[in-house]
Amino acid sequence: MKSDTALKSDSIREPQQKRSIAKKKRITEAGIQLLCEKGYYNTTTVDIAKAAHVSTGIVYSYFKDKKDILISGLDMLSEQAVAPLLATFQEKLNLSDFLEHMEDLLDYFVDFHIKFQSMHQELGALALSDPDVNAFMVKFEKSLVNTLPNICISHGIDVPNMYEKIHIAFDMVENYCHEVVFYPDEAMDYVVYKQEILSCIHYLLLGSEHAK
Amino acid sequence: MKSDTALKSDSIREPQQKRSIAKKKRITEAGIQLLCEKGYYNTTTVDIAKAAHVSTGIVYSYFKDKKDILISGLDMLSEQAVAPLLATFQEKLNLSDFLEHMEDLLDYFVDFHIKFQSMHQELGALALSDPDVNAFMVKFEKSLVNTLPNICISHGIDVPNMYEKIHIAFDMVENYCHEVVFYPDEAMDYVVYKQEILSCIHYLLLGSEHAK
Amino acid sequence: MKSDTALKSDSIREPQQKRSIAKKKRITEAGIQLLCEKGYYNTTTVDIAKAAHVSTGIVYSYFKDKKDILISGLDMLSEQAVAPLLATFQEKLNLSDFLEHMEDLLDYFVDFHIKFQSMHQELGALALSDPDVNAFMVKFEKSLVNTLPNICISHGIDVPNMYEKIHIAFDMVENYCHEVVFYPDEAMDYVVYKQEILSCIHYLLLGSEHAK
Amino acid sequence: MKSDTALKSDSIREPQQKRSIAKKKRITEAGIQLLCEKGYYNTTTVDIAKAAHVSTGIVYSYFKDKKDILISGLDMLSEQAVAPLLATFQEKLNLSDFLEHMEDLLDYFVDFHIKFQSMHQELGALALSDPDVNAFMVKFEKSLVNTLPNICISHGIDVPNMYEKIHIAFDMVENYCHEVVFYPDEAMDYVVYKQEILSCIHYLLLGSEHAK
DNA sequence: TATGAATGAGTCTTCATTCAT
DNA sequence: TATGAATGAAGACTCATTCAT
Repeated sequence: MKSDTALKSDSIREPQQKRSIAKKKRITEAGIQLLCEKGYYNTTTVDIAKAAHVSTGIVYSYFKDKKDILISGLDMLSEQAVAPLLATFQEKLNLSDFLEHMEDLLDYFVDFHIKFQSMHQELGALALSDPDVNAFMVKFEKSLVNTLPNICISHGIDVPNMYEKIHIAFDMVENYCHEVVFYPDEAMDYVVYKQEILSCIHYLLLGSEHAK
Repeated sequence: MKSDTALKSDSIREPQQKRSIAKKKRITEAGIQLLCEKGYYNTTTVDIAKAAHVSTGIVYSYFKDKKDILISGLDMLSEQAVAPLLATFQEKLNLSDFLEHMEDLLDYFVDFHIKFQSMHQELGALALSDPDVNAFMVKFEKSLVNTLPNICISHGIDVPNMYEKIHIAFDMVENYCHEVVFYPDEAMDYVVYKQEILSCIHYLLLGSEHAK
Repeated sequence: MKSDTALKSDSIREPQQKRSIAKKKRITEAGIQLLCEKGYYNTTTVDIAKAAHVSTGIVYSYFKDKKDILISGLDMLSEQAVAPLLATFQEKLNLSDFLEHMEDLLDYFVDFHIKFQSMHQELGALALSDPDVNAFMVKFEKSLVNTLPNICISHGIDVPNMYEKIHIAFDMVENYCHEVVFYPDEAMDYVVYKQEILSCIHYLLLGSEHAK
Repeated sequence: MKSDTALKSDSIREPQQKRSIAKKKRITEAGIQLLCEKGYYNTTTVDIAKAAHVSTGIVYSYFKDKKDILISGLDMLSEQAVAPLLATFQEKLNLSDFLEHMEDLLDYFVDFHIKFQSMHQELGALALSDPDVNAFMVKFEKSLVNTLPNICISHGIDVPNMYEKIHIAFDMVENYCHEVVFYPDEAMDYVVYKQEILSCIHYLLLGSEHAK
């Protein structure tokens, strides 16, 4: 996980053939799944190769190293998941039934988190020690947080400090998912928890006068 | 070749002498610092021993294994930081100048996070795969989140769903610290960000009618 | 940091290919030879790998751990040596020239012991502290001592307390080999020693009236 | 356990003071007991020091190294046990009630073996890889096996090849003890086993015409 | 291209021995 | 003398990466 800025070796093939593309995709998918499930350091490259039904050797034809699988997988996940998320958000958001659809989005997010599992956490640590992972994280967060304000605006929501508020709302949703998925707390009433979050987001984006 | 499952903890010395205590503390401090800075898997026991200016062997007189250093370090950090935090909170919180002191607390929290650095993240991942780390996390979170409502109540703050609200507020503060310390974002106005968070917490704990 | 107790035996390859089998055999042979020559605790896995002209890593593809090499080696030795021993015994034993063939068997046994060398002893100690080694020893001893009475009976030798007598005879042979191989004693006349043992076995199995 | 022929360092004290002698004895006793119980490689010097209620450091004032404790312990055991054994043998042995007293001696031997336990086995291996241990073994065996013929002769037992016969008888007794103590075998009738051994010894030392 | 066996540096951990007090 | 904390070399085992086939 040492940071090297070496250019991708020539021997890493950017697959052109259909079959090759499919294989790279298969490795990426199997890889990111394992990585997310068991964490970076508890997953071996042999595990990944096995899960993808390929040889260990071939993995290194498509990926520079283990970390490269991670980055590719994260890219894939963000494309697969973030784009539709934003589309859903775009489609459903409007002032009249804000809360209702925000609740749908919360549920959507929870599903998203279940996929990440342990990786989700480790990513933060990885990001600190590895510039590539960090770069991904920054890019990912930005792409989400930058898009959301525009969507809101395009739906007539317009409050000061939108960028900061979206950030806060986004983190709140993140935490909600996180709590639900990873640390279920029997002392917590999750229905209430969700309502309070929605109320808070409402307060942030629509102002207290609209808050119920 | 041993077939016995005898606990090795017999040989772990719980230091009684002043010098021993100091040494265990020195190892713990050096250890947790490295662990926090570089992450669990990027820190070797040799690193820790070197940082503490001791031999590798002596580390294993005071700690069962590498993980034990982590847990001890976390315990130390939480004692060093959480108790004073709660004291500060207890002392400063009151209705009249709620926002002002909450702001102090935010700043206090930021300092706290700087200490944790990357460990803070990895901990989450570790907690998923390791019962001991998980146990620590649960204990730690509980001790904080359970204490805060009582402090609030003792200061006259009394709203429904206190537990859930405190949780939300706490996470919000966490995220704030995290953003500030780990992912400084030049597009973000941190003064505004902080004010919005305080406003949100105000809304949660005092209701919208008090919100400015 | 793993907390799972998943068997690692998944990753131990039971070689199917000819080359792999040959390699496992090579490691086993090199391993058991070193183990026998220098003893379990004086032989490192690196020694074994070097002697087998392989890397340390590959050893752990074929064997679970160091002990597994020992057990495999012992199995190999016992297959290589015990089966033919019994066959020889079966074939040669008959009343008319009992002593003559018993003498052949003694010599055969001596060769067998030369292979074991120091391991032969340490095995006893290992058996006390390790259930796997103990299991092997018990199995091995039993297989020999249980078979011999049947062979004797099938050759017309039938005396009371056969099981106990065989045991005594067997141990006597063991000791003879042991003395000859490991503790040559210049005060001892080995021709006489051998004759006395044969006479004793004769006495045990055929009764004193046949003893010359 | 490497074989070095270095002269005992000057710093090894040959204790002259009464207290020192007692301390060396205490270490030797505690040491050999542990060594016998758990085996050489499963006993640490710290274990020994603890069992003797002394510091680890002081051990190295009295003993050159770990092996030295073993040798000293073995010397002590052989003095403590072999001398009285021979005395008993000397006293009891006579033609008239040969079998009866030989049985006593067998029982005496069994007790002796219980003390040794696992060490007894490991010793053989140690002897192969270490000249000092080997020297002890040779000396020990010789002292026994050389003395016994003389005792026998002095009791009127006089047969050809006495030395070899004693050897065989001695080993037989050894094996008997060993079987009884370490590998109790439920298929074996130990009363019969003992009788057969006695009969065999009788045959060896007195000739078949006396055998019952 | 593909395979998966092979490599070997790197990790945690132990323990005989030493040495500051 | 005595202590027991400290040392550090050495060993078992892992796994990202390479390479012969």
